[in-house]
Amino acid sequence: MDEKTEIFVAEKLRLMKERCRIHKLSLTAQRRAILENLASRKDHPTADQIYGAIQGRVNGLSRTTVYRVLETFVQLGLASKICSPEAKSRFEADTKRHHHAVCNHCEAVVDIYSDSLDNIDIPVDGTCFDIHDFSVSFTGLCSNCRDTVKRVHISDKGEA
Amino acid sequence: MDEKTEIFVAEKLRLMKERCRIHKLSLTAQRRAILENLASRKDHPTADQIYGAIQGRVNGLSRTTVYRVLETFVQLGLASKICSPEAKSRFEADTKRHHHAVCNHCEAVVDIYSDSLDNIDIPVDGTCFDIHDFSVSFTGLCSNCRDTVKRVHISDKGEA
DNA sequence: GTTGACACAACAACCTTTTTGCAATAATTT
DNA sequence: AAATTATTGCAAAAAGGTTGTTGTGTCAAC
Repeated sequence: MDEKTEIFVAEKLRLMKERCRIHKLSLTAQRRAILENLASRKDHPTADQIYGAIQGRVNGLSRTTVYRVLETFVQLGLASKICSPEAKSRFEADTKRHHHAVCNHCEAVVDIYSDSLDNIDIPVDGTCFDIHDFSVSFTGLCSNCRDTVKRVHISDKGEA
Repeated sequence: MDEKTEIFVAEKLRLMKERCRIHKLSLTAQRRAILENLASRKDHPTADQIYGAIQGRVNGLSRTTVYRVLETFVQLGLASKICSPEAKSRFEADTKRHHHAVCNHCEAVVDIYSDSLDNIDIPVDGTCFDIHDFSVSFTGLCSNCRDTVKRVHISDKGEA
């Protein structure tokens, strides 16, 4: 783990303690371990992946707890669920506005940071949505898959 | 069903026949029924919701078939899976570029059409992604939920 | 039309992901 | 340190999605 990540994790843990105090939530070893794991990785893990990574290290940690704690973190604003077309939830500790590229073939997710994307115009149309945030999802092929995969169909953008 | 929708469904069916012919796929009653249902609704249904809607009308239609046919439609460019933070796949028949607003509370999804969003700058950064398409996901509260739900946390954008 | 090759759907069974109720346990408050 | 309260772990099951086999439907050549 590089220094930058260590600082990020430490700051996250500090924030967690603060949020837990405010909301009268206990500071448990499980919450600490789950947040620490999520914050220190650069991928966008599912609940199960986090469970797999730390189940040995925390005394008898259960899958149920991981699911529950991650949901709590999202409520507390300590983590986000990312938008993807997959049939499972992926999480990340970076709650600052940013964007993603998702590989259509291997489902890899890469973070994209861009000032111009952060400042797109939020439409004020007739949907009456109270918009809190947004994120741009790019889809395509990652560098690993782009060469090996032959595209199945030609893009239809512009048609009916 | 209004006239606009009827035209859209008819055009989709025509396109399906064309694509099926090209790819040597059979024109089955099930595929027709599933496409017809998907194209005629304005929500963003899951495979199970489509199954529930048409299982009585098509002779002994199975859930499995709905899952498989929807996947085929995505391959053929006749439908899209939408990006959402939910742990299930949602589909839509509109494959033209557009965007979505997702309610954090009830998970409702609303389409957003906007020229300026369609033409944002695609970042050409170091991720080496071969980008095919993109979509902006707005998150917040829909008009139904905005009044009834008290927000649990204050947005953290701009913090660590 | 009939026929035949091939693709497709139904069914059941199974896997994966996520949720729930409840007793036991750990964290905070006093 | 005891009381109070929140939280976890376990088992069970609900959602959501996938796979193999066998019989049926589709489509194109005659």
